[in-house]
Amino acid sequence: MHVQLAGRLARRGNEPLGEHCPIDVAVQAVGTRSAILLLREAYYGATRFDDFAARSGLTEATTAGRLKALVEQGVLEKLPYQEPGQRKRYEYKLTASGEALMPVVFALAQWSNEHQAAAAPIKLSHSGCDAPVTIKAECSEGHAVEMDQLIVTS
Amino acid sequence: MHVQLAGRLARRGNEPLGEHCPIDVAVQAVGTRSAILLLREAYYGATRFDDFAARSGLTEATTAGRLKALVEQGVLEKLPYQEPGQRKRYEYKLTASGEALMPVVFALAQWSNEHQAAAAPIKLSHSGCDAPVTIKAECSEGHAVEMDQLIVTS
DNA sequence: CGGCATCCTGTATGATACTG
DNA sequence: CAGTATCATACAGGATGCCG
Repeated sequence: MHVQLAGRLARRGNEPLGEHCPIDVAVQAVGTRSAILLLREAYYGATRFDDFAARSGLTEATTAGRLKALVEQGVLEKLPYQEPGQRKRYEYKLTASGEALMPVVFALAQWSNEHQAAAAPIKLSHSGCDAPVTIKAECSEGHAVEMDQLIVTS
Repeated sequence: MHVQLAGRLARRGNEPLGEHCPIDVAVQAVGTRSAILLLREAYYGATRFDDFAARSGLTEATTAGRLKALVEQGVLEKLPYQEPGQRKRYEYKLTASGEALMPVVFALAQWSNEHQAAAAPIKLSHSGCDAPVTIKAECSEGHAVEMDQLIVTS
């Protein structure tokens, strides 16, 4: 397949892309509200069960089930740790796979910021220079890639 | 709120962010498999009902319901058009809001490409220079922003 | 503190058939 | 071509309570 988005080349044929399409795979893996909200809290610094549950606003049952699923998928790691003189606890830490979902989550935020009146916008900025941050498509030559310049090949 | 991701500053307090969090708003608006798959097909060039249904693999009923919802949300526009000598048809076109979701959809693809074995990777490239394209966080000064350099303020 | 079990509701989606 | 109608299934998620 070879498609230029919003460009001259459109997809040909009407076969469904099927279950191996990476977009579909990702949606089926982490496309639930609970997964996204728990990832949000992981980015915001949560590592313990009770923090995940309280900050996400999900019930404990939902939190428990989704955290377990995210661990099984390799998005989070469950690690026992013990502070000196304290009892044993567990922490959930982002794996490289979980960190790689960051653009997804903040691209959702960016979209609501600009296109959903119901949202209370958040601001993203760069700790190095304080400049505002956006999630965008960019090529390895450093060009910002707009939709009509993006070519998809499979 | 002021949070530096994976950095020193973590979120304080355990209040749930609530329903106005832009991430939550976006998930509730377009966080279904059918919405994402139909957006995928819109980016790939679909404009007509039957194309959306056949290429997404969704049933006609699901396609009809989700297209209607996306139109009501302002993500797609339903426009009547008539080619000379042909009968009246309808086309679904992406609005600015729908185009703004592109980074979300391709960030999902990018994640599966790299972290989900079940996915058949797709390649993104820039029509201008053929260089590979990624979805990433970048500040207005042109710096790529890694997770530990991203500050969130609300 | 960090969960799991149970029950219940709403909704997303599929399958199938039918209509203008 | 562009849907609608009906039926059935699966799962997400809330509410509540229990447990080590």
